[in-house]
Amino acid sequence: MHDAVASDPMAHDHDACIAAAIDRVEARCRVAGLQLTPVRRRVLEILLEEHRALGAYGILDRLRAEGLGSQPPVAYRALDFLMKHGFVHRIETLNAFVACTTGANAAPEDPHMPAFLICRACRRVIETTVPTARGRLETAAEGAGFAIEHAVREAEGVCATCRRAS
Amino acid sequence: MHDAVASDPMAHDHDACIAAAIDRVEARCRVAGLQLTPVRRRVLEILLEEHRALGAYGILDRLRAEGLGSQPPVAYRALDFLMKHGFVHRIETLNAFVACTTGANAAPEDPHMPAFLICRACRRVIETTVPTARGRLETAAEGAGFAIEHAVREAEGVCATCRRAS
DNA sequence: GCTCCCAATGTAATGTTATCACATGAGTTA
DNA sequence: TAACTCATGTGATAACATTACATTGGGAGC
Ligand SMILES: [Zn+2]
Ligand SMILES: [Zn+2]
Ligand SMILES: [Zn+2]
Ligand SMILES: [Zn+2]
Repeated sequence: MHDAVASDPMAHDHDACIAAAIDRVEARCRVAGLQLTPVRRRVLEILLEEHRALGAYGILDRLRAEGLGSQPPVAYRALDFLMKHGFVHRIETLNAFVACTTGANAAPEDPHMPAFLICRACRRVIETTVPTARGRLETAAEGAGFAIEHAVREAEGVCATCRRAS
Repeated sequence: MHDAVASDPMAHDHDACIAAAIDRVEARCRVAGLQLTPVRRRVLEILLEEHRALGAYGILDRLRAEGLGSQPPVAYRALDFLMKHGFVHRIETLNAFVACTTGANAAPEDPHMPAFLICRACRRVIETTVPTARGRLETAAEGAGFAIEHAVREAEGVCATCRRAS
């Protein structure tokens, strides 16, 4: 059961949140003809269960315990698939991975621009979506004649829950 | 000699650019009572010479060739020192390091907020400074009650020079 | 039926990046 | 001198990621 105080980000119905995310991904895969194989699906579930960043070897440990694979490529291949299609994001500052928590993977024609808030106290990762419109980074790039293809926005700090706790 | 076309970012007087950067750092160290030891100074010079991101082991190779150290901690300790004081930045998406190219390390009381434009063609890293004022990431964090302590902004793409070349 | 192809997986080995643990040496202070 | 701090030397190990090659299993076309 999920009995957390109202201010806790984990206070939501996490089982439903996981099920909904899986449903969205399954729908996307059906439409796009993608194969959500057992390993890929299980890796996604593991990340959804966490709501935090998990390293490839942490995921691999779980897969091993379940008899779903034992060598690094098993985890990395599944993660590559999930990232390629926007179901999972890589957190560069942690060398780790999180499940996409915005509903945006249901709307591939309007790709979202994720930004991540990483709590150094509870290691939870909050995904926020910033408008695709031009921000300061884009402005700076434009001024330099630089064509951005991919941008990384990650902030480390303390989340609301942990701030209240201290 | 530095004989590059006018549009090339390397067209500046690179020797002077390096000397000026070293001078700034030396001045900062004198004022703050920091020890710019031979290894630390050499690591900074190596990065300044490059004007691009270099991995810790790439730096270590150079140090080894010069008899300045052979084990990873030698490079990492020097980099830790240089980063701690803002003379060098870490590029998270490359697991690599660049010398700070803004004059901001001369003004520690007004810490700058660096953002990096990484060219995937020439691997050159352009450091730009974004205003410390609130941007979209800060706005999103504020809305979530999240206190940002450190933000990473890195964009991969193609620089002006490489775009013209293609 | 069949073969051919392709995507996914299994697995060993290796490569790359980063840290730990502990010993040594130089300079400073009590 | 003894105690302390800061920087360095060095071997070992941890953590993260990729390469290479063999194998499997399900269509597509015949
Ligand atoms: Zn949830
Ligand atoms: Zn937290
Ligand atoms: Zn220069
Ligand atoms: Zn370029």
